[in-house]
Amino acid sequence: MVDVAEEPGLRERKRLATHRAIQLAVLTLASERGVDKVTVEDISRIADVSPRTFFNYFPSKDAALAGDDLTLGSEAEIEDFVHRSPSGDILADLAVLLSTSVQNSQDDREIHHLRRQVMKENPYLFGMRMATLRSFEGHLDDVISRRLAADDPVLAADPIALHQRALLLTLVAVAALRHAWRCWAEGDESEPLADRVRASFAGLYELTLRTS
Amino acid sequence: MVDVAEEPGLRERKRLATHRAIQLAVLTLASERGVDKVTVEDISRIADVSPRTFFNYFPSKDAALAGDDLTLGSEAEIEDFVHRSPSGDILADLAVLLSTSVQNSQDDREIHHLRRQVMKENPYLFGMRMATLRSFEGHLDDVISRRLAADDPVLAADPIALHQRALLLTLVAVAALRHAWRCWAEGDESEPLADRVRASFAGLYELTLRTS
DNA sequence: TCACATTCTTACACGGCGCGCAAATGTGCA
DNA sequence: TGCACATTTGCGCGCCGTGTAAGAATGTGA
Repeated sequence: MVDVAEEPGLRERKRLATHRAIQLAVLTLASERGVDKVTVEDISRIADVSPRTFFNYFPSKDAALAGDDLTLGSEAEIEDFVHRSPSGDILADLAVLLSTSVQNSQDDREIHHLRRQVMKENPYLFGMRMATLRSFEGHLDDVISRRLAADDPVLAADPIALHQRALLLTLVAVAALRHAWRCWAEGDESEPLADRVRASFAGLYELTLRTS
Repeated sequence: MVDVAEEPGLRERKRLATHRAIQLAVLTLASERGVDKVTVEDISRIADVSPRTFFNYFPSKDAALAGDDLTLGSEAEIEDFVHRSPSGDILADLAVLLSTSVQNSQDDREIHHLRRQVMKENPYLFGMRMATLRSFEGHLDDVISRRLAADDPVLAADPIALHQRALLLTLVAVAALRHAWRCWAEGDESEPLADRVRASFAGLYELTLRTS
């Protein structure tokens, strides 16, 4: 769980394979016959596991559809973000942090594109995805709070003002992320998601200006 | 369904009473014993309806917990927003539109405060609430698109740019709404939700400036 | 006041979800 | 090989959400 190049071992490799097989199964079935007509039993049959095992890997059918939680970059990247005070432009730094985050956590390429396709045909999945983002939001909120506290000692002395400001930044950042996601899902196949994230953050700056 | 002062009639009054009784039941039980330990059967017993009737009023247990959909103000208020071009400051106009929207759609006072309390103890309900907001987002997206098209003929000629910009505005506005909600739920009992909405929108302006 | 149409409630049945539990099976390690 | 541990699986259970059809309540006309 800590090391990087430690030879996964058979056990871990099998776990990853099953994890992938389940996601592949649920996405394939969902794109074939529609999300609502897929049962856990079907998924398990395709993925070649027991229905009970399905729930050892995913807490719900929806979770398997929505995919894995987003992770917030490496420790180093987070620390870099927290202590990059002189820059001053938090949004710009957030754009960097989050674009690399989505870059890293796009698991399998095939799954990535399959999910994109299913989301395109079935927009309510964006809502699903939001549910999985709740823990991500919490994590992001913590990191942003630390950054704000490091930036401004005065603000750090006022916990509720700090908290409210961090929360607003978090929610706006997630809004930009959602925007990037949907534009990416609707748009051109070739454009990387990370590029869309940067573009959406750039769009934020134009909102508070008078409309040109 | 159209008129306003048309004497509701017994049928309609009973429907509203049942609607309210169910919400009251689910919120009371949830605050007493925790959200997870409430079954539809329990709710129905307290609300004095059959379990089947419960699902005639709400599509799911979660929906009853999350409460009714938000509505986006009256037709007149919407048209006013769409055609208030000279102002130029869309975010400010959105703040007005949405603060009056939340004002109008706070149903019962008792339910309002009960839900606030349950949300306070059970933060994951904010996620629930988001799910119910999906149709609201769609509606808001339409209205904002119309406003942008009215503001800027050049932008109106480029459908995808228009769409992307409207979507970003929508998601940011919803982010502000979410922020207002959570601050309102966590904070002082007395402050009206509408005031919190305005405050959160005001906070948006400070984000793209350098942190003071 | 009564009969009728309409709407709403209810009971029943059914498939699916999600989880606790314990037995069986597989893997890592000495 | 043999042991310790992790994982998979089958089974059972309670709950969710919906179709259906019968019955009760309500609105409406004469």
